[in-house]
Amino acid sequence: MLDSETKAVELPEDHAEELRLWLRLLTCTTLIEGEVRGRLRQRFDVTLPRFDLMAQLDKAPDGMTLSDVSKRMMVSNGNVTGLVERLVESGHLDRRTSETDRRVQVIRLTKLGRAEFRKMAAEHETWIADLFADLTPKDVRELMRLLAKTKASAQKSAARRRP
Amino acid sequence: MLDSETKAVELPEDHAEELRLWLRLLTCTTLIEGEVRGRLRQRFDVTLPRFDLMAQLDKAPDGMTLSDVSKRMMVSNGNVTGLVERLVESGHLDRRTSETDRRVQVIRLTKLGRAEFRKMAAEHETWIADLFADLTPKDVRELMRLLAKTKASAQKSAARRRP
DNA sequence: CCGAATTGCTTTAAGCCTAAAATGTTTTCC
DNA sequence: GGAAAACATTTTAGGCTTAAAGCAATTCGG
Repeated sequence: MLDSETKAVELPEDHAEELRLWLRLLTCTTLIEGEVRGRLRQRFDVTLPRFDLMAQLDKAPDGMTLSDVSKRMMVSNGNVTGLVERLVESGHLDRRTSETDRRVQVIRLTKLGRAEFRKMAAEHETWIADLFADLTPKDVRELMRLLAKTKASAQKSAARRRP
Repeated sequence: MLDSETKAVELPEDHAEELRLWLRLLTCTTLIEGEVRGRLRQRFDVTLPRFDLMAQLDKAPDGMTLSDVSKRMMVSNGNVTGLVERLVESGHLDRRTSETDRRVQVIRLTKLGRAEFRKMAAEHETWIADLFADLTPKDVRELMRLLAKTKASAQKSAARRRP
């Protein structure tokens, strides 16, 4: 007889459903992301990462540090450095060194940056609404719930591997 | 009085829920994708795009054209060109010009490519299972259903804009 | 205090990605 | 047959992205 531990190792389980779910999740995201990227470029000549960064800053009137941004956007530190550089260059962002900690850079939207972001965001919201138009309010609620559960599960799994 | 059409234009609707749903969808995907990317790199020293390309080819024993790959992976043509170049270089892919149409390049996994992919895929499947471990079979079914609906909705919206 | 970690950011090297233009090939349709 | 359209791929220019190494500033523990 096999105990449950041995069994788990020796009998390869079937995870085809989870795999299909992952591929479908990825497809949905890629599809919507591509659509949003294209519309941002066509309508406003702006890239998605820049829009995302401005969206983070719009929610933080007092500014954010680069680390904050990096964590929120779930991208690497070095990535943020370059992104910020270009947005400062174009006059959308203001960047200054913290007075209490000279390692820290605090960035904010400039007046121009905020104004342009608000215009883009208003239109962006209608695109998203249109992309999800066929979902009922109930579908939306249910998806929210299941994705929250998915996120928690994935975070737990990630933490298990890298504690 | 306003008719329904005028109303739709003049009264800005609230799409905050859809927006939150989109952000959550994106967060989930980014989280899982990053985890998979990291594990592929650590365990097999391979990038996610290369793994994805090999996965497509593994399902097509007779090979695929670059256009097929590009459509399936939902990435640009030029992107595939470079990706394939590097995988041919490393001996994982075989590429030949179609004999019936000299515009077309047909690519296949080599024996090495297939063997390495199969090893990676087996492990990859367990990672996905672990990342989704807290979802019940019912959750998985329900998510599949709702994401299928989401995909259809997004495709319809994309087609509306770009017929 | 003061050396050792830690933290915040930048740099580097390599690769990924896109849109648009360019190249060569095949098909279409007069 | 031959011009025009369509097609498959590559090239180009620019930007995004990461992991890892490096640099400066701060904090921590003895």
